[in-house]
Amino acid sequence: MKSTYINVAIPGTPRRLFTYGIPEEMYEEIEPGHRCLVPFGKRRVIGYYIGQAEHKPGIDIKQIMDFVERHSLFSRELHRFILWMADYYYANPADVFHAAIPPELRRIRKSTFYVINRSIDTPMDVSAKEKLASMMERNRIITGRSLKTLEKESPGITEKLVRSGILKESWAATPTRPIGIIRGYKIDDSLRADSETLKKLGNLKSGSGLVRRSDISAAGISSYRFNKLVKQGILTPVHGMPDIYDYLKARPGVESIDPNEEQGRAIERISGRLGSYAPFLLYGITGSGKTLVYCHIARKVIASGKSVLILVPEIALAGTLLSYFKGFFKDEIALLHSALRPQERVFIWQTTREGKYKIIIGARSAIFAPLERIGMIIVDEEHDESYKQDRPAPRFQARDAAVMRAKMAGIPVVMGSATPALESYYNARSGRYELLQLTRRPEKAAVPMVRLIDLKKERPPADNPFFTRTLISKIKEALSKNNQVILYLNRRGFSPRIKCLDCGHTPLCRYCNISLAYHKSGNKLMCHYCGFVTTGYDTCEKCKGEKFIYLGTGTQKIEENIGRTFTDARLLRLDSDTAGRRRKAHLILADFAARKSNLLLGTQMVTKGIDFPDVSIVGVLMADIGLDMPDFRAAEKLFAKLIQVAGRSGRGIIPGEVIIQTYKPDLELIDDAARQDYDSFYLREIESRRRLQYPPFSHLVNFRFSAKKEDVVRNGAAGFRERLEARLRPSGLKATLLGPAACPLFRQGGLFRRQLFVKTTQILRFTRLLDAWEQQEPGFGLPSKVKIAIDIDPYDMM
DNA sequence: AGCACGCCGACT
DNA sequence: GTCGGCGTGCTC
Repeated sequence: MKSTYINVAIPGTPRRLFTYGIPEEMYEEIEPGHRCLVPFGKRRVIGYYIGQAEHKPGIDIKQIMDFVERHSLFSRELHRFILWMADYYYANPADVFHAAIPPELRRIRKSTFYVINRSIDTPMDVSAKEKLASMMERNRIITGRSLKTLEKESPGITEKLVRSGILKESWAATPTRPIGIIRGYKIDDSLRADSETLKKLGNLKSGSGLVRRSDISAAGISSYRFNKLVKQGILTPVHGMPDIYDYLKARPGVESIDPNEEQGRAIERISGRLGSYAPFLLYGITGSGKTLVYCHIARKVIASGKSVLILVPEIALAGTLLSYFKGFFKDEIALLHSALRPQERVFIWQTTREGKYKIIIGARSAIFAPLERIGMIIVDEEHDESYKQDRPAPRFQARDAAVMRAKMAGIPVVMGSATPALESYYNARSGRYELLQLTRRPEKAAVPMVRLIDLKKERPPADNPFFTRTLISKIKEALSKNNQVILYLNRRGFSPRIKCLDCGHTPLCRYCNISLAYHKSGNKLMCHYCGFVTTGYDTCEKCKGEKFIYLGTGTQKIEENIGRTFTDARLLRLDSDTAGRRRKAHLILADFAARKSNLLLGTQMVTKGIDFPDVSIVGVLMADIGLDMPDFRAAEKLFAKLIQVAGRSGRGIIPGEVIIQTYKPDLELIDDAARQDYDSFYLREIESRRRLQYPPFSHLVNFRFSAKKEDVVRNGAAGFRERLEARLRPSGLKATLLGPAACPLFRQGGLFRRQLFVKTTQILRFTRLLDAWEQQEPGFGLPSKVKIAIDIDPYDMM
């Protein structure tokens, strides 16, 4: 048999290709991204076909075992996009392929064995033979698991049976037909069940005629009876879309809302570009009705016979958007949600490939949705940080990737935000994206009034450190009028640092303009970007104050204080603790919307786009917290949060008021936020980015090193920098290196961490240089104890 | 990511 | 003396 060679990428390994032999007749059938079962060390794993290979002398090349599926799982369009992503983000292509399919399909399904021949003439242990015979009598398929139990008494039996042609092993992971999700059971009452069971069933019948499995057992019908009823056809399973979001009601009458002039213009501009690549930035103030624009253009795309992919930061917080889309498109929507069960994921993924849905809505990994005919991509709240995936690999920015996917597919991409990412607004102003603006809130809803409270002048009482008297009285007033209140505390990512007690100033790095981290040992302040260290900081550089607060965490207390201060408050807390990693966030928000509570206290989750018409007060407890982050995006992130949270008030007919407590009322950023003036903020911030050559004027690359021992990472990272510089010099590539320095979270999971930032305008040339280097010197010549993670266009600076 | 190989502490 | 802890290295 003639054989040729192919390159295969393997998930979870270093970014390398492995060469395998493949029989000619299989090679003729191979497709881009085809999944192969290959021997890898002592295991067999799934690998992705990358291309033909040369014979590599000196390595014992193994043969591929089989295709996992008869065809590649990826369309040409998706395949090309995945390879682009692996290239741009310096990822292992197999990790990207893996990210693009449901987790269920990432594992080789436990081998099953088809019974080919029932006559066992293989010599073996008598009791094993009996057991096997009874298995084979009942089933045509024997699981690997039951064979394993046989192996215990009769080692090597599996191999013998396969070799003698009695069993055939199968690894197929993809079912050839969609797995239906059983939504419930239909009861047929033309019956042959005994009367008591029928009575129980009869009691279950509801208006819709669908009964859930759990209700059936709750009614006291045993699973034996249940199975019998199904067999008899009295209970018929009804398959369909998983319905975990059925509780989310379609907003009535959205279809008949007439777009205003601005919305109409946006709809017209976008629909004029259907069928070709056209990036749009839909910049609309909070409450200006971006969602209505999305729905109208989506309808036009659907009318042209194509489907729409919609990315949202988090499904659980996308209530408004979902209810609009449900109002427009009913059951043509597929929701890709983290709470889906594995089977449901596979089902949706497969039916999506078959072109069943017109609208796909999902978080960042939905960027890989296998839409059969993709007609447009919408990225809602495009500024949101959760579009960046840091872990696990592949690390990518889904909004940026969406632009690339749109470009490759030749379709429009619409990015919407009230506070566009600086990069996006820069692109819009420089003409790379078309800018569409919505400047008005509809009907009576007015832009909220914003009021700043200076925490230096109006000190909160000692027993209630987060509430000034003004805020307390405003909250009390709102609650007594039966209105609702949202309180926002940006307590995210506290790193140890100091703050002047008199003026609230936190010292910044003179080189990086980023807050310095406080290290108790040696009483020093340190920049985690460039490594700059200063000691003896005993007077505030701003006001000469001599007292500092040493900030850590400890904000749980607020909840207790609220109970004491506001006696008629019914409080809900929404943060990652109470929301339990996003699963329950939508329930908490639903409770608040249903007025089960009148006071919602939370972290950035409360800033997302949900409509609460009865909210009259939004309080920001300490607006400057976010600024103390060692992150060049700190200002942008804080500004966006303030605008977004302010936008939560005054959504209905009740006029809204926003109270921002801050140590820095004079800070231009805070002032801009109070005046809801994005443009002013943008112009200043973009200048600062230009001056420091931060994105969008350059690309950043973060190299993060970790190891068990501190000196091992230190030396490893320093050596890496030297070798990188040595390679950069002759290349003529312009790049600025910052660090390596300890990460703000300098110790995590028992590992010491350091990071090196590279700023460059030539990102593709830079990653190509890395690639060439790694080919030549695997692992970049780092000692094996030092782990390295490479993050292109990073968001996580910690 | 697994899986094996290898080099140090609690058992029969 | 061996079982097994997980640290480290390799997988075409």
